[in-house]
Amino acid sequence: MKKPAAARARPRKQPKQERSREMVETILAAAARVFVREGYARATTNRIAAAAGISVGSLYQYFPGKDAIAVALLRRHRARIIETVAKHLADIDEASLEARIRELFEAMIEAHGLDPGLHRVLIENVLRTSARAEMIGFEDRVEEVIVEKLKSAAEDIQARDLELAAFILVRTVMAITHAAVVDRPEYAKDPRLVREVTRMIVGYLTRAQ
Amino acid sequence: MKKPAAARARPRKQPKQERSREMVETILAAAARVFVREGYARATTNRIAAAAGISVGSLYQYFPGKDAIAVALLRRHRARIIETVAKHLADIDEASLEARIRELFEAMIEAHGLDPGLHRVLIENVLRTSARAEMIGFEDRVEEVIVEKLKSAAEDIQARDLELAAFILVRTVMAITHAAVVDRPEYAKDPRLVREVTRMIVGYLTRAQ
Amino acid sequence: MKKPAAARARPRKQPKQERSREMVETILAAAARVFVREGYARATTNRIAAAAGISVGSLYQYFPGKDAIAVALLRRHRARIIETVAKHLADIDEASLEARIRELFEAMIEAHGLDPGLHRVLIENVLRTSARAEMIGFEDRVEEVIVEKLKSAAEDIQARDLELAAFILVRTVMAITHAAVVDRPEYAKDPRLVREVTRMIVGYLTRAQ
Amino acid sequence: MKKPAAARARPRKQPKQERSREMVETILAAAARVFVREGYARATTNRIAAAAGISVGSLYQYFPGKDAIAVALLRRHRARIIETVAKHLADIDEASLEARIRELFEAMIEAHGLDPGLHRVLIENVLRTSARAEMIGFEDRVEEVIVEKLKSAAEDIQARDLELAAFILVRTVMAITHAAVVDRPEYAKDPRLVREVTRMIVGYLTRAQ
DNA sequence: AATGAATGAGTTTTCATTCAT
DNA sequence: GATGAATGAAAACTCATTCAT
Repeated sequence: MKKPAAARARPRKQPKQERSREMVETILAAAARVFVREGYARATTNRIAAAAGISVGSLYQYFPGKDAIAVALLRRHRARIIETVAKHLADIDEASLEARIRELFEAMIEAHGLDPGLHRVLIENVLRTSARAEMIGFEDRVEEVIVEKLKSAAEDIQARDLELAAFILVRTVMAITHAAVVDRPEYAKDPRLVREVTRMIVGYLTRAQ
Repeated sequence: MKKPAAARARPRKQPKQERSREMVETILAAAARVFVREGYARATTNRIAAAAGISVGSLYQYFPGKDAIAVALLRRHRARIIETVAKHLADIDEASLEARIRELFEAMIEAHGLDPGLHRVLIENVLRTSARAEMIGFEDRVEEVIVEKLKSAAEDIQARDLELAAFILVRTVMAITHAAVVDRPEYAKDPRLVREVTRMIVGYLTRAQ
Repeated sequence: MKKPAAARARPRKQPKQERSREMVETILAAAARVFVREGYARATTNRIAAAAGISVGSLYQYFPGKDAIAVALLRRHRARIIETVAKHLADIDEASLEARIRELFEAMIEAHGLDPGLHRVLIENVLRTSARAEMIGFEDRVEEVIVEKLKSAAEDIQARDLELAAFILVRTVMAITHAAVVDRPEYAKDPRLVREVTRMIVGYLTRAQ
Repeated sequence: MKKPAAARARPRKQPKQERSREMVETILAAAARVFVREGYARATTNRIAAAAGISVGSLYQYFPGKDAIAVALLRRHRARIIETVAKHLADIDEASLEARIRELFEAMIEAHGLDPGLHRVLIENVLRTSARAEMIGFEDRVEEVIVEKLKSAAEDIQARDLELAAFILVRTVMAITHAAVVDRPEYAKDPRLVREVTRMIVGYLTRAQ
């Protein structure tokens, strides 16, 4: 019996007890594995439950459906990225622009490296969900953070349009991070990638047009 | 009732008649719309047929299944991109590096602009398909083409590792193209985006580290 | 996958084609059998489909769920009763009060005799449905019809409160009809039952208090 | 997981302790509410337990299953009616026929008034139970009691067939009681209803055909 | 004895695919 | 060829019942 799609995106109960929290963790971990291994469409609730070593019933005790699990996973993944970015940028206000960019890029690689591929599987499928509003605009928010940082270093920066610069910067870093982690693991660990991308971006920001 | 997955990825018939070709076009166009609007999982064959204004039966006359439609769409999308890239690069061997990069970038935006978001929806789902082998490595091949071009312009280029440079270049261009088309339509038409990205890449390629 | 309860009570498609109408009939007939034989709770959609000799899928082509079938069945049953009552009362305006009551009672027995037991199984379960509003008040409407008829024969009638008299009359006739058909088939065919009940009611209506 | 149906109809323990008895009462009261409000199918053990303010586990301490609760409820309801009828008829052997009928009717309304609608919800569902044999024929037994009473007042009664008269009498009283309590609460308290029905029945019984 | 999380068989429901017309 | 009703395997979801705490 399906519920109206709108009702299906939030966890059924807030895990207050320790056991509940563990259960939620177990389910999310299993779901992440199944989503990545099988793809979204083939990831059935029964398969997820089996992978988690629990019964379907238990799964439904905590999540009203497959979409809700995907949403939770995506939310978590993004929170982790935002957190990582913020942490790395926080204490580098004195650092050189180059150091900042490098830090940022490394932070992104680290954050994505935690579950390569997962984000990609989720994003398109979750976007059809009622959680859409919450999920889109993630990059936008990262951009806003970056714009702030750029402003505080404005004297070094020659790019006239900071918003546009932030857009290019964020998307470039994210894309290359993602591509490296997913398609070229050898690059993800290669210091040359970080060096080159940093060089490209710093060059772009500091040189007049 | 479902066929073995292996049997499902090739068009049932080569549309030789004109009417057939039109039908195939109609179906693919409708499928593209539905895949983007509803997501892969929610895109049922019945919905696609309805969107195409035909019956399910007719749809199966031309495609052996849902996956085959997705594969055809992805194949087409990629062919269009490769073609565009090749066309734009072919006759500009005399042009300046900057002109080449700008051309390439503009070509990418044009190619993607035709069905923003489609590629992304398809890629993860088609990857579970027997067409997998054909589909993966698309960016790799684009990169190879680019590496060739870079080599023929090697005297202008300071980047020591052309493979790495090509990786960065291709992914950056693709990502920003995509992001602009999907998330920031106003940028997709803004000449400043092209100018800035071109500047960034040219700067990166021509300046010593 | 369940739909919101509110959406589940109407037929999915109006049977326009002949084949569709037959399908609906087949399903309703099978459902009636299963509801009576197994009880509402044990009457699963799969069992109903099997009894109808069709697949579950086909059942869902015509009805969005079990409740909708029950509603359709109840609606039909009631329509048949109303129709029967109306028909029998229409052309007897000249008849004696006694003849009218007898006619009415016989009509009720005939109408109920068509699916003894079905009404009883359905009524309580359908009443929890969104069709509730439509379903309750059925007896009320019958009462209104009866009140009209009583008024047109008012000179013979001593009962002062016609509404109350109609209430008593309708419920008595319905209950005895039902009880006879369901619990005492031998009475349902026994002319003495009709005679006695008619005598009771006519006596009640014509004698002063 | 489900137990064989046969094992599910008797209370697990005879509540000897006071607290147990209270618990049973609480559960039955809650179940009655839930059965009436939600219908048998939607009345889950969890909902009943919640309505009773206890845990499912505790519920199963006292009843082996949902059916057993329904059976207990029905048994109780019927016992109450039989008891009421017997009590009211016992000490009125000297009373007039009219007084007896009025008493009976009033007793019925009182007995039903305690849980309007409950009997109806239960009857069809309990009938699928192993308690079936016990439950059917309830009205029959009430009729037998009535027949006895009618016989002891036979001199006043003109109806030739006492069995038929008892059938009509019992069903009429039950139906009108039920209808009044469930559909027309204002009538349930209206002395005119009692007066009129009594008049109808007494008239029927005492007047020759 | 009470609790309520966990279980999983049993139902409901969907949707890719076929096939009679 | 086109059509769309029918199919039924597979997925989603529920809920009576158990059992560790």
